[in-house]
Amino acid sequence: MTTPRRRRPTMADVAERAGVSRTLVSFILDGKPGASDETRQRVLAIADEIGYRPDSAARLLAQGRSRTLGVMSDIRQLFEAELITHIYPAAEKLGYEVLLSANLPGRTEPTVVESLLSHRCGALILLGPKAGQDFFDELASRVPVVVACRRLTGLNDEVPLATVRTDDAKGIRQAVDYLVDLGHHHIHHVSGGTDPGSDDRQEAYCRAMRAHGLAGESVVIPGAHNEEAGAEAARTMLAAPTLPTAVLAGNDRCALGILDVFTRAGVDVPGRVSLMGFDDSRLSENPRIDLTTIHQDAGEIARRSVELAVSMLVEGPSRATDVVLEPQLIVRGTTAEPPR
Amino acid sequence: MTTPRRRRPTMADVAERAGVSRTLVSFILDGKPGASDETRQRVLAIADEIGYRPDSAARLLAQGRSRTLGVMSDIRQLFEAELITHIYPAAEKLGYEVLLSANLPGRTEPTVVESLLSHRCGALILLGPKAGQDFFDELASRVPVVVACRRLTGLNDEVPLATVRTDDAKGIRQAVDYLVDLGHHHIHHVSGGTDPGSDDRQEAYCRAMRAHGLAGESVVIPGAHNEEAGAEAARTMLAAPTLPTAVLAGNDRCALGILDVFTRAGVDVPGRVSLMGFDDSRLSENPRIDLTTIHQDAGEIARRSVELAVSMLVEGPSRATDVVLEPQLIVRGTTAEPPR
DNA sequence: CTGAAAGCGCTTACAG
DNA sequence: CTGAAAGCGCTTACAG
Repeated sequence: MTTPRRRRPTMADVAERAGVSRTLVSFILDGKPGASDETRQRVLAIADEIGYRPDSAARLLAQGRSRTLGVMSDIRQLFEAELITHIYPAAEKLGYEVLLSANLPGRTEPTVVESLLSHRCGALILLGPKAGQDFFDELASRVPVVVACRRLTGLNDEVPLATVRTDDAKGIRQAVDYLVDLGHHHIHHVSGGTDPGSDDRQEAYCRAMRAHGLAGESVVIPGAHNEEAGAEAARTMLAAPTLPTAVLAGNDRCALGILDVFTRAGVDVPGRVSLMGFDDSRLSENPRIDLTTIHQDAGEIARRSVELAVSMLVEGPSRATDVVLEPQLIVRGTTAEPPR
Repeated sequence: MTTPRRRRPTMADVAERAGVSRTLVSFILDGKPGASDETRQRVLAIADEIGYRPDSAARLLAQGRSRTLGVMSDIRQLFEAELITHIYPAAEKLGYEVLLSANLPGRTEPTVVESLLSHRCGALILLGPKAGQDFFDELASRVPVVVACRRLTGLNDEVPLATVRTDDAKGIRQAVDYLVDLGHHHIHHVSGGTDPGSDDRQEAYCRAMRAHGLAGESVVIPGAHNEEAGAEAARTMLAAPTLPTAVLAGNDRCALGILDVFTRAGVDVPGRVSLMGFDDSRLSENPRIDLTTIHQDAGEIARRSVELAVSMLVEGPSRATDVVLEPQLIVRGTTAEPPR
């Protein structure tokens, strides 16, 4: 159907023009030894001249497994976009390509994964996946998998499945400790529902409250890691007889939604209610937002994920690894002592 | 090097188990006619049973040009992430796959494009590219190209190059008209530098100021479409003897940076200075930000881009098309009458 | 230092 | 309704 375009040059074209075999061209382009310097120069010049570009599809097919890392991400999450910016250079440094595919409403995780796999990605990095444990086990039996920003329980030495994440529990513990230090007792938590890290954060919240003798004050409001869910949770809180003095949101975006509704409703933050997020995404530091939050190290998460993916790809399974990174409390303007 | 993993099933495996030829399996999997219903059922069942998945790399190689759309995006731009969420369903509807690759600092547009092309994308959609005109001409001679969110001058019928964009000039004109109506004369523009749409926006700003007899008041401060550039521009303005009464930023992110610095410096927005953005990205409507801005229709831009890409891919060149969408003024809380 | 040949997994005329 | 065969562009032992 396509109008025949100027056919793109192949290795065979280069070989013919240079009067050498395709094999040799392949070697030269690959930087392998086995050609005289003179031949090398000539072949390179010709390749350049006729505009030769390697064909990844053919290369992948011929090589079997590939030097390509497949990355699944919900690109609307600022924090994941940030991770990706760090994944590219880390992969390139190790000589790997990156293929991106987005999981979005209407594009489920299995769909994304199959797409990546069908393009022969040699290993997968999944950013904040929501699938069930079984999904990862099954997947890792087919290809090495690194799960970022989520804790998994089924890690073992049989299967190339690893995780890289921030210590969510510790981060939440820091947050609660900080709020309690300020004098807060009525601290509510808006959970992230099925979103990455939510379980740990919620559990850590309950445990921390208990540790402070505030078990009776624990209130978890179901939510998700986006603005709409935060807004909804804020409405729920506003409808209740009394407001808490502090709210610990599932993540920054959720906190933004809460801030939205509270602000519109005339609830002073932090005068009346203190608010905290989680992630420390780009917007948190804008002084109009100025959100107190827990910082995650995107660069480190990205680098470790890439390194693990490559190492499993090269060395095969038996690597059960759970990389846990330190969170960091970032105090900004949405938190203060409780009123009066 | 890779530890031999359970080899993934191929078409040949399916054919063998089913006792038919690979050709027939290919036909059946493709939904083409040419197999009895009974055979079809059996083959499908076997494929499913042994977990057969098509190999895109092999398919692409065999088919020549592909049913894959390559999308280049700076995923850190919220607005582009939004575009992508609409590109997937639009492509799927037409039976096309999408491959994503990110242009980022350290990963230039030519790099991204070559990567996409080497994976045999049949057409390219470039979101807000910054490259020079020549780059697109040369590229379009190799593959159909749709440029989104940027105006190009060199469109002709010879080469499959098309653009889809919002009428930037009109949007800026709306913004200036609105500010002038409010009573503003001292309106500064923070330009987007080399970022997409910047030239048109800047020129439209100058023209609109002139149309209102305010040519003498025109001030353009160089910037870019991100928070840092906005912050820098705000500092420049603060250092000048007098502040304008209104600022028209190159886009929303730039406006956020300006808001940041102004707020920290105690400049009341909109009491002392009115501020406008461009894009209407997700954060603009947060009441802490509450940014008056110009709305772009992400869904429509995405759909039109996909349709154009596919139509050029199928029908070949000769389609010089420039789709121009309507902008929309969104009045929120960062604009008001000038002080006193 | 160099080349002939097989193969990666699929598609697609062509021929029954 | 079904199959044998060539080919997509590359890599990679193997053999000089």
